[in-house]
Amino acid sequence: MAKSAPPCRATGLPLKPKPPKNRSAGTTASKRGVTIRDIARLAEVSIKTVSRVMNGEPNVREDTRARVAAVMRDTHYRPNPSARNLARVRTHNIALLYDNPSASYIVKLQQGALEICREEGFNLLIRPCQYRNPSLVQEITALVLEGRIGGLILSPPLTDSPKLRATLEAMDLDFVQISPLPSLQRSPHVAFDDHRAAYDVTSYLIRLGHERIALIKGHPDHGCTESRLAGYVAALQAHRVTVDPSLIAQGSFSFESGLQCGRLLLSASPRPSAIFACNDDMAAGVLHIAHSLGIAVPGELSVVGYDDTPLAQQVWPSLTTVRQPIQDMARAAATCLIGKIRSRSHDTGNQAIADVTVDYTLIIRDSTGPARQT
Amino acid sequence: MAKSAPPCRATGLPLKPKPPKNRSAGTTASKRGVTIRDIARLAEVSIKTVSRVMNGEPNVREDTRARVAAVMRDTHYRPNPSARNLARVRTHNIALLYDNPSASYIVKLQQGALEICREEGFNLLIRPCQYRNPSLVQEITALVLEGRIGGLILSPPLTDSPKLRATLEAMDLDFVQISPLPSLQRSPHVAFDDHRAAYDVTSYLIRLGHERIALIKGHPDHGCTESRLAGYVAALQAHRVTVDPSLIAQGSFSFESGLQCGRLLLSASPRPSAIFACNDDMAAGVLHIAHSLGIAVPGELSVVGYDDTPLAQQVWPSLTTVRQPIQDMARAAATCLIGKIRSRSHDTGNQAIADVTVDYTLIIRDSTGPARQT
DNA sequence: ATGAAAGCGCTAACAA
DNA sequence: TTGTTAGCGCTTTCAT
Repeated sequence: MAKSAPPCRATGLPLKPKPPKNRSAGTTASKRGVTIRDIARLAEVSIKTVSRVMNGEPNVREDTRARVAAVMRDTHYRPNPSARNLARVRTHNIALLYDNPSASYIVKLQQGALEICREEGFNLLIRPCQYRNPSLVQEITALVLEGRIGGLILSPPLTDSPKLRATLEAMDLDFVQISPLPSLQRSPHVAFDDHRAAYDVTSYLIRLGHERIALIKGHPDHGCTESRLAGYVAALQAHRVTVDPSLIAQGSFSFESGLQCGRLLLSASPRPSAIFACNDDMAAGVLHIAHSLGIAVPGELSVVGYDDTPLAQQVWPSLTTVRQPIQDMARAAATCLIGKIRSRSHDTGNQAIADVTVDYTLIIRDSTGPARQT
Repeated sequence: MAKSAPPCRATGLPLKPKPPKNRSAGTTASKRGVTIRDIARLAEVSIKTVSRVMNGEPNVREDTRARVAAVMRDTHYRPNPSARNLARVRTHNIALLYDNPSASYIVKLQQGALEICREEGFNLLIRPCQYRNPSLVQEITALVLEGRIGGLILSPPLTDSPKLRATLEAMDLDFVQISPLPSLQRSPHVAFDDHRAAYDVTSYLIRLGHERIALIKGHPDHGCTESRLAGYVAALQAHRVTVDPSLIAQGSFSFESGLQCGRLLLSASPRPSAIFACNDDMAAGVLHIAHSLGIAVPGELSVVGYDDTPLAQQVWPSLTTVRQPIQDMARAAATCLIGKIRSRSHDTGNQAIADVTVDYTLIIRDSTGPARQT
């Protein structure tokens, strides 16, 4: 409870040359926690040396380092993040930006990033956004200027906004993108080869004997929509199957849009024997419609989704789908971003900061089967 | 670029009495953003007055306040959160703790809390936990001691750990709980009346003519599991329907457990004509099994879920279910918590800090229908 | 109603 | 290799 003596002020001169700073009295701190000064005192070094040990900086004798580390461990010392952020040029906060309707996608993204942040001592700010929001760029700018953010992880479709990317680059802010296999860009990215995945899905359906294979495209804001379409078309052409535009529907990644596109496609005559929906929600919509129309899956209609969300297993029949290792991608993105930030602070400026491309898996379940012979 | 002259040290006395602080040179700050000092200079007041305005403290003349506010607006001033947290006794960080398998639940929780935090200028830390983890309490303690957290939002089932609650109370830390209608507890909570909801669901099924109504319970760690069971039993008794223990299965909120319990219940003879699963995932499992057994829903079997996740609409047929306003609950919890924290700092200590109980909605969809006459 | 000065706990730029 | 000293931008305490 005892507070320090009232500070003196007066004519402008300090009255008492040194009002003895009486914090961290005696034992280890009581309420507010252990501070760097406590560690310094206990380890009999200066606070700067403690700081060096904390940050893994060079120029500390091994035994000194060990001693300090031991004290830190014993006292359960935890550096105060606010103090570090305040003192540092670049904070150790990174933000994860997303605009995605899929809760499971978001949560996986968060988990991956969170794991790395925890390991590396960074804070993660989550930030739902709206791609279409005209003030998006401004909001992000504000966020950064607020001094809270040392780097950004961009997830689709935000990665597809050239304006946003340009702004971030202009601000000299580190960021990494989680994106479809990219055209050449300056910031690092974790990429996923949507083209190849869509190609493989389509080829798989062709191998099952399907020829009338419909596609429900994703939301036009998303770059992956183009890639998947291209993969689909490429596969058809490679196998000399005619590309029929009436078999291509424009979805928006929502269950509702799957319902609508499904209804549309299944009312055609002859109707498609397989439908490849660009995510699981839309595929579930197709399944829903097929049930209500009494169309047997996979007997009369094969359905494929994309993402391998929990939903894919939960609908009936379970969906054949493409699994993206979203959590790994987020992990890679976070690692990469933190590496970039660190390398700015000369830290241990070694981190390999390279682009990453991850692999997918085609998960085959009950919703696909051989084409019925005509 | 110009940095201040090298600091002097020496015999212990400052050589230069006052090396002129040359920050915020001339115009508004360039890179690191506008600081409180810029505002003070521009508004021709002291930084303390600016601080008063920022924090809505009293004792500022209206015109002064207006002038300062105007400058803040014009300069797009954003106070640095790290600096505030460092200087403050209690930080403006709050953490949202959860251990929940449902992504959509998590995301709704986050959104609600995030909205309020943004409005109120708080930061939200998200924190996935594991209820069963023996070091849970220790982890949370560390989080708090790290000096990062001014308060906590606890969501189920973490609310059901007396040890955790006790620890938090002992630490004198503000927290609010999102929980089933609670036994009397000391910390405030946002409650949901699971008992009544389960009662109403069961009554609804009875009204449809069902008599053999099975229940798939939730995870035993969750307090709501008990409440829902009690509501179910109460409704049966109120309507003079026999409570048959063989119709009560122990699930765990997972789709898998729904599958298993569903298989079990549907293999009984005579089998139940309705199954009330304590969440949508398990209900989806029941649907899945029913399909594969060729049991028509709702013709031969009615199914009810709980939570109204997106899944409830996406399966076929769509699930009758109970909607909890999770996002509102999170909003209420955050508001309440922030009120508590504020009231400590004498701020504008008025906030009504009351418990809240929210209402649910029974959403009737295609998965339920009248009992088939025997 | 307003302001001056002392920190909050840490990093950064030097000096030794 | 280690230590000293200024701040980072804000809140707080006390004086006016």
